[in-house]
Amino acid sequence: MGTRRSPGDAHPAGSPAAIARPPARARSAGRAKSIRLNENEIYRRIYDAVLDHRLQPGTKLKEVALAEAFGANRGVVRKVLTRLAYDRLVALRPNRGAVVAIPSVEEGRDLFAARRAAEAAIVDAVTRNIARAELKELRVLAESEREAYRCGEVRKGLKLSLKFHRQLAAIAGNGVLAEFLDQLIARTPLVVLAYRGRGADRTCSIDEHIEIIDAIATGNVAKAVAAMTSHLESLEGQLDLSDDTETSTDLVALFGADGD
Amino acid sequence: MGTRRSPGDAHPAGSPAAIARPPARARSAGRAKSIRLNENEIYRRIYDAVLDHRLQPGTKLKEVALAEAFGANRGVVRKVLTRLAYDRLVALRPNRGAVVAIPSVEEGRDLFAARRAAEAAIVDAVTRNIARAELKELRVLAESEREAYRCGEVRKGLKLSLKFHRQLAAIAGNGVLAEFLDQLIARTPLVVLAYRGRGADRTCSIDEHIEIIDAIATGNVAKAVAAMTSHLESLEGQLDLSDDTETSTDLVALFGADGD
DNA sequence: CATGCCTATTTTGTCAACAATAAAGAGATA
DNA sequence: TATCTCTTTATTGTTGACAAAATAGGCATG
Repeated sequence: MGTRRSPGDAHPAGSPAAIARPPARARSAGRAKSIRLNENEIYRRIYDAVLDHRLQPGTKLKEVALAEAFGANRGVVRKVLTRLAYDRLVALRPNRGAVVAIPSVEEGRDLFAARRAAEAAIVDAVTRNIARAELKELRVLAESEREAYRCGEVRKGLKLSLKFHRQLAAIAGNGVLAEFLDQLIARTPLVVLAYRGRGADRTCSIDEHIEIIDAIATGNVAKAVAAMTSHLESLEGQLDLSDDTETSTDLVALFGADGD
Repeated sequence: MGTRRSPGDAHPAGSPAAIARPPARARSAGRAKSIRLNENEIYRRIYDAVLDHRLQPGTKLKEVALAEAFGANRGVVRKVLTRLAYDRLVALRPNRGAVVAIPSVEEGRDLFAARRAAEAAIVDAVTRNIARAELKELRVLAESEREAYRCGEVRKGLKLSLKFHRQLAAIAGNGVLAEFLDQLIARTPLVVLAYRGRGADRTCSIDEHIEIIDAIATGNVAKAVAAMTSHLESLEGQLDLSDDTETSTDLVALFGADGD
């Protein structure tokens, strides 16, 4: 647990004010705090902030601060935090407030394993049933993703990358699975952020998306599933999910060795 | 506080009071309303009531009635209903309150497809890694399930049946997947209740559980997965999930024929 | 100088009154 | 008698005040 910022210094990049406003545009000259957002908008703002890596894992989310930033009531903020907790994007510790979730290594591994299972099923269904038009749409999507990365717009590329996976789920036509995958997708960036290894070379994934599309186009189910599986494995492989039991490793390893 | 239930009539089987008390035991002579349950207990009560088929789909869940039944605050009940809505066990219609969810046929089909995907992954992992002791536990569980059904204790048998699936998920060791399956399992009884066909012959599933265990024991992954898949398919097959578009069919069919 | 205790402040959790909305019912009119 | 509108009632949604809990800082003590 390295030196954490003590309370009361310049906004540590992820402060309420930074979350309240959308990425960076359309800010009226004066103070931007009289926005008055409703519950769903607040939810979406924080949700996006996590996906965009604008909120670091562990950041404390105080109710009054958020309420002021969003020009909303504390109860509303509270409800939003509850929803986000259900999504596992924030952790809600009783009487101690909410923080942006810090996924454990095990959770990270489980998450990717779950994605493999879910997306394998999705690709399976997609390969069997996809229409020409849908295939075309996928290609367009992958192309704009590649384009974004080529132009250096990493954030946009990342967003399109997520959209690619969501789109596949939509084509598969199983609402329950799609919703589940949505949750997994939302949690993935947190894991990536917390455990990214040295060579976090996200751009390579674009070619893999195209490979997946090609495999789907052949109609070969096994091949398509394999393409998706290896894509996810390559993604996970870029992370450092070894058993380093995160922060308090030393103490735990020293004293907590007996069973548990 | 003395006379609740002003619109006087007999409890319509599924009334707040019937949910408030656990199935049937330990009721003090007098009135059973001064129980004072906390949020989690209330959640569990309603959750169990849905799993036990003690709450029919479509039943309205009024906040004050529940609050009185549980001896709790309306705000607490509200929070519980929100959680249940997230689980898709109740539907929350804005300004119109909460009802026990009525899953659509499509949702039912999607649910079973999702279960096939999730449980296939689980059985796969289990077959590769299971320890002898865990295998033994599974057999014991399946045996008590069979015993329950043999004695005519359907409700207990059903509960043990759910536990069997949960236990498998636990052995697989993937928390994320286990949690997802938990949600699916919780929703399944609602689908069964809403769409069970004529021959709702639940007892047959016990033998299938044992078949699954045997297949796992052989170590043959493909065989074990196939056993689970066919188990779920047989379960789904007992339901009537044809496209009868539920209640308001006639009107929709008559007037809504122009492409959605 | 480090450690444990106590107080002050911040932050979360609970509740009950008030407001807004939808449902139900009565009455009028054609 | 059916339908429309207006009034009444029942139910949900929101807000703000109060209570409880945890954190932080100071103070005494070894």
